[in-house]
Amino acid sequence: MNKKVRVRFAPSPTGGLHLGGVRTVLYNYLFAKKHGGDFIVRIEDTDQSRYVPGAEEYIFDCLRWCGLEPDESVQHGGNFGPYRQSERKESYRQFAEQLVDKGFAYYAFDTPEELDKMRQDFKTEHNPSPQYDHSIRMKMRNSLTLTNEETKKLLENGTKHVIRIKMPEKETVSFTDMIRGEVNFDTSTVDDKVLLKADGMPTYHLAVVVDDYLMQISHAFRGEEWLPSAPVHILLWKYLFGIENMPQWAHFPLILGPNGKLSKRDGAKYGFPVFAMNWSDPKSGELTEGFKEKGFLPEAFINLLALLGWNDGTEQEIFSKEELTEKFSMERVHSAGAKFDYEKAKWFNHEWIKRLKVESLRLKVGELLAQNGIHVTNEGLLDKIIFLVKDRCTLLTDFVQQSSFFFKAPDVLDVNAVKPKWNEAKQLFFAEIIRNYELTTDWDAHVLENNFKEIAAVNDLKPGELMLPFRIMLVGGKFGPGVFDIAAILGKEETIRRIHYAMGKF
RNA sequence: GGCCCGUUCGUCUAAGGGCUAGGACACCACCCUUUCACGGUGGUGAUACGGGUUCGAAUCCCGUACGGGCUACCA
Repeated sequence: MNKKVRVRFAPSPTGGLHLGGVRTVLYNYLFAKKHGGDFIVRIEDTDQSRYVPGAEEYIFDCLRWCGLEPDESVQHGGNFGPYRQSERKESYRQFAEQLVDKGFAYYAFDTPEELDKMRQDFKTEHNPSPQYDHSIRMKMRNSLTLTNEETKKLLENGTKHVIRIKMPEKETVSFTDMIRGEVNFDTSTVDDKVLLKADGMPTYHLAVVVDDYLMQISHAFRGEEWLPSAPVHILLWKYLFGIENMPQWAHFPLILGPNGKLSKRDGAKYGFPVFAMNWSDPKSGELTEGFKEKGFLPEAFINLLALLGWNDGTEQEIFSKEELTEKFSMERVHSAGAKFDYEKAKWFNHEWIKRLKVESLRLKVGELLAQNGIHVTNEGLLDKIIFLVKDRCTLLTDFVQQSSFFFKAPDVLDVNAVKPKWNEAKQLFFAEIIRNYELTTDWDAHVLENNFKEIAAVNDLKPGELMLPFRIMLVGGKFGPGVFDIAAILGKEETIRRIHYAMGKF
């Protein structure tokens, strides 16, 4: 009988949610949903010094925006709580002590200064960063080197101490990664990781294993940066809960920036966002722009992240969340890291804007215009405009430039585009256009275009030379949909008013 | 330094021993378009290197190089 699929995403509330983080959530979510399982979000907040207020709420905001809502979490409830590790503090100590009793771990009383000294003393050219491992541990102050009485006394006196795992000296541990296949480690090269810190909090190593067990996690997926600590976790499973109960693992490749590692910091440096949504650091007050605010659709954001390290083997590139859920498979996730390409990311967004129906864009475009001081009350009009301009919008924010002029006469006209070729004949032509349009009763794009061209022909002028000035008059610059479509939407009065105003400027 | 992971056009990738290594982004050219786009057609461009195994290797094996990650009482 198969265990129910239960996967978890375990962010630490220390800052914004970056690309790699969102992709990890996504793959976890897709895997869970594909197999009819649960998607759990657990907060890894055991390092209180790095806890950033607001980060937790921010993470859930991002998940909500992406449409990746958990089945269980701090915010969503569930039967395996608490979902915040700091609130589970008490349960970890007993497991750590259980390990000490069985001889798989030990108490260590070394002070930070002593650890520093050890790292200095044992540092050599061939070993620049000595580890607290089998070759060193017998030279340190811990329950392996002290007598039982000494240890007992120190503990009774409340001496600051940690619990470290005692890595076997010569053992090969291996597991089968769902993406990479069999991976082997030699325990002699792994150090005696701290499991329980001096403040009583567990480290990630202990917490992840205990919580995955208690929360009945069936599959555990995380970034490749965790691969080196896998042997510690494997041993903990073996010692504590039985290796046969260990979840199936997969380690995702890293998402790289233009120059290697994609760092959370200085997102502005790359010229593109690295966070899902705007993140303002409460300590520094620094604001880092997010994909949402940059003008990305969640549909596109998810789509582009999914394809960064996975594909279904066909040439399809545009997938809805439903399609991804149906087609996703861990076996088709790559093992190599992927460099993030912002140009391609924008292409995904453009494709989604083109594909999405006007109704799906209406709300977002309306909000965006409102933020720019344009409050649209006529929904039918907004729909018409969105339909007309959406093909030329790569980011949602492009809608502002592409549609503002429908509601507000341009503040500045690109007169330089017109002035050099402006002359008396053109002046007279537009004067006649005004008279003609004033008498037009059927205010329709085709009618306006026909009249425009007829008058041009009568005056022996090329329509092409007149359409650019006309565009500048209505729009202000060299952009936007067809001029006559614009005039049709603007209406008679406004169109004539803008021609009139602009003629005085050329 | 040690350990682990990786390596196909500039970028994301397809091809799991067998046709001229396919697609997408970007770039270039042309068509469409009297703006900018959309769209259409075509083009430039890759199996890191060296050895094996094989009739045959991008694909399997070994080595080298290069890249990345880890090497905290951070996750």
